[in-house]
Amino acid sequence: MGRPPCCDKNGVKKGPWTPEEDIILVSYIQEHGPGNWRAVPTNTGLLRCSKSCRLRWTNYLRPGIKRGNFTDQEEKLIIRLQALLGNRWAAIASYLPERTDNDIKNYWNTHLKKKVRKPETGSDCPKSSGQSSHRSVSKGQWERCLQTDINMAKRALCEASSASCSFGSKPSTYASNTENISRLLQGWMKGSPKPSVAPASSGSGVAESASSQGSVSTSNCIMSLEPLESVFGFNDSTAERWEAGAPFSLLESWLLDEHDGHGQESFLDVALLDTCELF
DNA sequence: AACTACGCCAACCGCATCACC
DNA sequence: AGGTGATGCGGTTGGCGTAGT
Repeated sequence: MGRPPCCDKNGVKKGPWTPEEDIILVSYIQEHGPGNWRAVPTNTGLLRCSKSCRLRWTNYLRPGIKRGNFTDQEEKLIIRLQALLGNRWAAIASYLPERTDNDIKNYWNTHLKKKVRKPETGSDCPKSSGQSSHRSVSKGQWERCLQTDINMAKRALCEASSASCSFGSKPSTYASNTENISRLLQGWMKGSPKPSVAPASSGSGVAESASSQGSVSTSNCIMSLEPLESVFGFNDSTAERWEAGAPFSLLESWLLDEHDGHGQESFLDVALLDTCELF
């Protein structure tokens, strides 16, 4: 018995979001906060299903998202987390508050999967090391570890992103985000009237476009300029807090460790077992 | 210059899980 | 406790851009 679709397919727009739609969505969320996605299309008049709105917000419009240009450290972190957690992209993304699960998933599938497979000369491969470590732990134990790990990640995320994600208490975050989008759109409108995909596929998208100047008003809000750092709720100080206050010291130190994958297998085993013992 | 193949990424789909009644 | 709706998550796809021929 199939569940009814989240929206009737008739009259629901699909495909790339237009800047206008982005403005409407951001304005609405700025006013009401995220959540109750079901109500978003009806209240905004957007011809999108609730799911599409949520996805657009979480993967693109949400404040604090960094796009493109994964750093070496992020890369290593993803590789190790993937070895540890498997394809649990949401869990992995919770260790990288500036990245979305979709982004990480795409990056893994297009870049890292090959990269990891390439030096498949033996135990150095993080993937295989992860699998071997899985074998060394009983299934139940592994499941517990995983659950524990996800919980830790969630806590870390809360710690890390409290500045950028506490929507109710920090409306300025919304404003910043809207400014960001508006600048993007302004640039987009001033420039060549490209198809709607342009801002979304322009590499760093929102972040890059944030450098354009000026202010713009939307249907229900006026935006002004701010330095880039304040545009995103997530900045260096947040990162510092994350590093300083994260509650998963051993696992974290392993994940963020700079050494280049040597001795990963043993370390992973230790990390896994210790994590289990800790909680 | 035209065509083809491939890579990348935003967005969609469907199942799983959560939350509320 | 069970049913139902809302949301989360991971896999997959479609379309655009670009490199190669």
